[in-house]
Amino acid sequence: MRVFAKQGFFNATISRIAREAGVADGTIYLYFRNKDDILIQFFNYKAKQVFQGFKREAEQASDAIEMLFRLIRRHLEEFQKDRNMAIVYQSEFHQIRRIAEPQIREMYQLYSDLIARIIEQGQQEGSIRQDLYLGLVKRMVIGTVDETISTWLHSGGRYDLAALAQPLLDLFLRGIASPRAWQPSLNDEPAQQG
Amino acid sequence: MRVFAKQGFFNATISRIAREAGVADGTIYLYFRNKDDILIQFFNYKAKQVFQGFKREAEQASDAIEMLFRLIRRHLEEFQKDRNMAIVYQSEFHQIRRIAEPQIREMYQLYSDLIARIIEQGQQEGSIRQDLYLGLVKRMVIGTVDETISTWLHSGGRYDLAALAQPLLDLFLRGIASPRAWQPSLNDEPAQQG
Amino acid sequence: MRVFAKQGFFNATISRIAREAGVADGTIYLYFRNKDDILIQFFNYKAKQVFQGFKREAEQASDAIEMLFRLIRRHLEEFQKDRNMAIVYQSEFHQIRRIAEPQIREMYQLYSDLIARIIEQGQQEGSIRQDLYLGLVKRMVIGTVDETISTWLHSGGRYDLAALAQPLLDLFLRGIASPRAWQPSLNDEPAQQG
Amino acid sequence: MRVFAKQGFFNATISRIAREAGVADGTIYLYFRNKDDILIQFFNYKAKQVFQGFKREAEQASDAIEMLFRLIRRHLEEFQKDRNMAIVYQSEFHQIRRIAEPQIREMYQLYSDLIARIIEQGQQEGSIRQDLYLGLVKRMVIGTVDETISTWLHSGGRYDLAALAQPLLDLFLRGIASPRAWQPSLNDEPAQQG
DNA sequence: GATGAATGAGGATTCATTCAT
DNA sequence: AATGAATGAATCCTCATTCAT
Repeated sequence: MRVFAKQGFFNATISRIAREAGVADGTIYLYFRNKDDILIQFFNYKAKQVFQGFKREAEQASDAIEMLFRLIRRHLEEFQKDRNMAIVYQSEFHQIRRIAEPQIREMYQLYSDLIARIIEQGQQEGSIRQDLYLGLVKRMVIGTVDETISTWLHSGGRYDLAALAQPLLDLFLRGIASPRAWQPSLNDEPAQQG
Repeated sequence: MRVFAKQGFFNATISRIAREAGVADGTIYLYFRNKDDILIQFFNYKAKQVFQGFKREAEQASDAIEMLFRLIRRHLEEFQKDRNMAIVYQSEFHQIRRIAEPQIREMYQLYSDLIARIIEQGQQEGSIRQDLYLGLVKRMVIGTVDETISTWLHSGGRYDLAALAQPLLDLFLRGIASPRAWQPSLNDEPAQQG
Repeated sequence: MRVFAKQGFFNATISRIAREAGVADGTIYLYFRNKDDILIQFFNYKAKQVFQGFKREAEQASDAIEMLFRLIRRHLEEFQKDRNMAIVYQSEFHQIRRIAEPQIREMYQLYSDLIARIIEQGQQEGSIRQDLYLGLVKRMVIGTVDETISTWLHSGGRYDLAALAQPLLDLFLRGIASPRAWQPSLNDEPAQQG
Repeated sequence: MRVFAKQGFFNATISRIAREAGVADGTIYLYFRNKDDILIQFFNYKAKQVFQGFKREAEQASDAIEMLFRLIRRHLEEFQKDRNMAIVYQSEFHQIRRIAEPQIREMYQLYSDLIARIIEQGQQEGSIRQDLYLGLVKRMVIGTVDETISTWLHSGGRYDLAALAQPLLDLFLRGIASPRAWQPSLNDEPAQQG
């Protein structure tokens, strides 16, 4: 992962990976079928584990809002903890889809379902509003967290990423509009556009 | 772009690109310094143009909320219009950063500044709340729109992407919390962040 | 073929073949799909041509015995003319079967059918005896000629191979037994063995 | 030999051979110097033994014709009995020459000398005609038997190979020509060769 | 004696790039 | 300006062989 993070999947050579691992080139092939398989196994073990950790973390919360908070915080924490994983995950994600499609799909589903369940629970608890397009909420949470991690990585990872969980949650919950001015009038306004 | 979209940057060969363009391999090198330069020029011309279009679109609006709406809608529209660009942009973005870093950075800056100006104007107009971490708002908008495009691409692009602009805007403005239950009690929690 | 003849198919490297051909390694792949394909194309063009020459040669004869003679002589002549082909053909034949099975099978069939037709014609003409197991006759002709070529190759190819056509024909026609002593009595003799 | 027979010498791996033998890869090197040595030892022991068996078999006969018959029959029997040996011997023979040249040469000599002695004895006994090119007779016997085994192997070995000894012997002795028609007129043609 | 993990040299193949036409 | 045949560096991967256990 260190090599993939530094060079990117395609620019990384088996020789380089082997050297970094302190073994001979051929040794790599005792543990991985081929170059692709290094990514596939990474996603099958390490990354899947991380994503299952998200689920366990969320389930410790007592209400939906706290679940969402814990999910976001844990996500940021884990990626902050392992920068190489973060880089590979962020930078190679779409490339990886071509290679490790089933693994990626499974992880994405896991995450996506988790958000869906949290939102639905929040709606039952009355803390989350009913008139939501669930798919868009998922995309907002996933996209925003991803972008937050990306920005952090490109900044060189110098600030505390996990500390952004709280303000992100606030943003998701309250949105950006002024409570007085916009909340009520918005109901009819969008009808004019499009 | 068609070839990059279909095969990915690294798997695309100059031969394939030349064949798709109906010219000889060598001809490519009369217009591009090398393979990387194809991407660089793409971002320098086509993509930059698209992003400048976002700016012009936003500036036609009379208030910040409408500006944000127009930005999002135009973004979705443009990517819906040119799927190849969308795929290259979404799938190769992080890979491309290694190759066309300055071009990407410039475009990103353009977009980022546009959002910043919209938010600040909204705050002056009183439509956007004051207690926002501007950087996070940017990440939310960019990340969510990106993720929305990605999801659309992976679905095969069968539904109307631009139609999501309105519900996305609503989500950004109002957030996901129930107005009664959460708005007040959350006020003191995130007040610490700037 | 020169390289295959000298080193054998498996020990021959593309680099060596390219150097011998006076081109770069990559150039080989402009004309051959892969290493195997070099053999396959050789058999598809050059060798098939040679074998079809056998057929034309045989057809010029007026009777079966002369046909057989011409076939054998032409076979020896062609292999004598192109030692590299001879070596590759003799040494790599069985290896080649694994690679170019259809091509080999076709050529073998061609040759085999030719002998069959000659023998049958000879039987009609009365010059070849009727009580023959046709399959064995084919194997005798093919095997003996092959072995004759092999021996010639291993001797360094110093004597005139084609000159052996006449004595070989004699051997095939008359056998090795003394005419007086054995011809008649053999009919019942073999019954005792086995 | 089982592995060599199935995969060919060059495609066979030490790992595969070791697995088939039920030992570890390294163990192979306690008994064989290297991969080539497996072939060399095979020819030095097993194959040499088989060929010496031919000699003993032939020596049990009372006259030259029977000796020849026994040689051929034993040859076919042994190769029928051990298909793996047959395949390795037939398919890898020419490849093997590069590796186990001295061993092959020795065996070939053994066989060749045996035929020579049989023929010479037959000539003294009066059963074999005098005007023969001994070298060609050897090539005929060896080549034909080889080709017969090859054909049998490629047919899948479904018929009784050893049963072909008798018709082969008949073919060698009497040739293919009709006794009346050809025997006399041919007499003067090949008379020039020794 | 047996093991099998580790080695690393070697080779097939790809493909960005060049350049004579 | 356009071509496309030729190039050869670069890289993945295999597998015979070694050697510490």
